Amino acid sequence: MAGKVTQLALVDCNSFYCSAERVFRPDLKTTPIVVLSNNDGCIVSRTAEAKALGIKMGVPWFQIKDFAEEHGVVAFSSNYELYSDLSNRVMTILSSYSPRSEVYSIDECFVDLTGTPRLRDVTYEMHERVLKWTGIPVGVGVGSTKTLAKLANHVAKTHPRSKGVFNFNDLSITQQEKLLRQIPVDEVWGVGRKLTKRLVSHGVTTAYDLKIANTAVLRSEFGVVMERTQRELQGIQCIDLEDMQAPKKQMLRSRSFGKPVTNLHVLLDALSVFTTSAVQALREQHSTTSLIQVFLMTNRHRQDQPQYNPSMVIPLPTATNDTQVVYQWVSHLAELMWKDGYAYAKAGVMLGELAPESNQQFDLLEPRQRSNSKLMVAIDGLNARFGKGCVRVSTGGIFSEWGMKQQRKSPAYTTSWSHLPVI
DNA sequence: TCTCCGATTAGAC
DNA sequence: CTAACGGTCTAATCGGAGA
Repeated sequence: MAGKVTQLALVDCNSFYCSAERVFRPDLKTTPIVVLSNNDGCIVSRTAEAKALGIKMGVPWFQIKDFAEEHGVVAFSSNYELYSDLSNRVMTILSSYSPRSEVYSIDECFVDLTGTPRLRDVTYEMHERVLKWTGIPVGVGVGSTKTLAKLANHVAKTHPRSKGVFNFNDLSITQQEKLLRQIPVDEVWGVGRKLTKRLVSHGVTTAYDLKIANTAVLRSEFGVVMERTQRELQGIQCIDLEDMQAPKKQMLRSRSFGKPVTNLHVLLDALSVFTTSAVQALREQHSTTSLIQVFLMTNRHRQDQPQYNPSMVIPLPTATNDTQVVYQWVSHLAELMWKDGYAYAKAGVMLGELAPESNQQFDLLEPRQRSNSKLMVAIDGLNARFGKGCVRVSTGGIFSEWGMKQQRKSPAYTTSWSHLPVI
């Protein structure tokens, strides 16, 4: 057993949101597709065909709409119910391959395949099975660390000969070096735009350069994160597989409005929806909050209009996960910050200082808050059974003015999808 | 001088 | 017709305030 090579797979869905839309639209099999962010703002997913047209990630849709439509690109508003349903199916399949796996994001999963017999066959089988059972194409990259698995996944997706599967551990030392020399440093996990610029100015342009850079210099110039990345490239595990999902340390709900908000009641309506969602998520992970922040923002892209971006934080004497208690503070802060004469483009509620429910501390000087936990449990139950939003707090979203712009959303396939038998 | 804290930065997806 | 540029989350780092 000792010295056995770690075989860590990273499975990543190809153009996940686009692929999810395609599952229910086989007629678009070869059509360029893009999926847009909230409010139909930016490109957040694109198929290979859309990439081939030169459509870049993150570009505002309005800037390329005409070009895209001329080239037959089909655009969808994002449909998160659909994507999370499909994601769950993919993750269920993948986690059946190992007792140790980590759902890293909606479209990515690390799977520890160390010691798996006939590993090569198994990785190809994963690739085929996910496609066959869900309709979602994936890439499988294997390496001895998370960073190398990520890099291998990149190779699996970009190198046509890999057929969607690539194991970095199958290479000889010489082959590994040759490969890493071909990979630009910005493809390395944890190296973003800013760091790429600085690394290049130090002569580090490829993954290989980073791997063999002077560790002490790297550490002092770029910090501990970069040092970890380097170690990972060298095959030394620094980033562990996180089997258990850790509870979130903060909950944020914010949204840009479909059109500017100029009325306090409409703002409060939006904030009540954000609060409800954030506090429900809080209860789902059995946490409480004792720090509430509310912020409002005008449209920073409109320099011709007056700008106002207030934010207020309030520490609570007693931790809570009661929607009504939180909303009382949220609305209070919002009313304090509200000023007429501004066109608000976005707002948000952030809950901080999250702590486990069980550890609840009571402030001896404050009157003990009446616990509404039974009411909250009942509300969560009703909303789960009869649909989200069936029981609301405050106005809870009855105003439609602030809602998202979503002109291109695909139908609710998931409604019927959820009635299908589980594979 | 050290420590703590909030704000800022950078990254992932 | 015009205007139109995402949302959540974590961790490290920086700089000032207070001990």
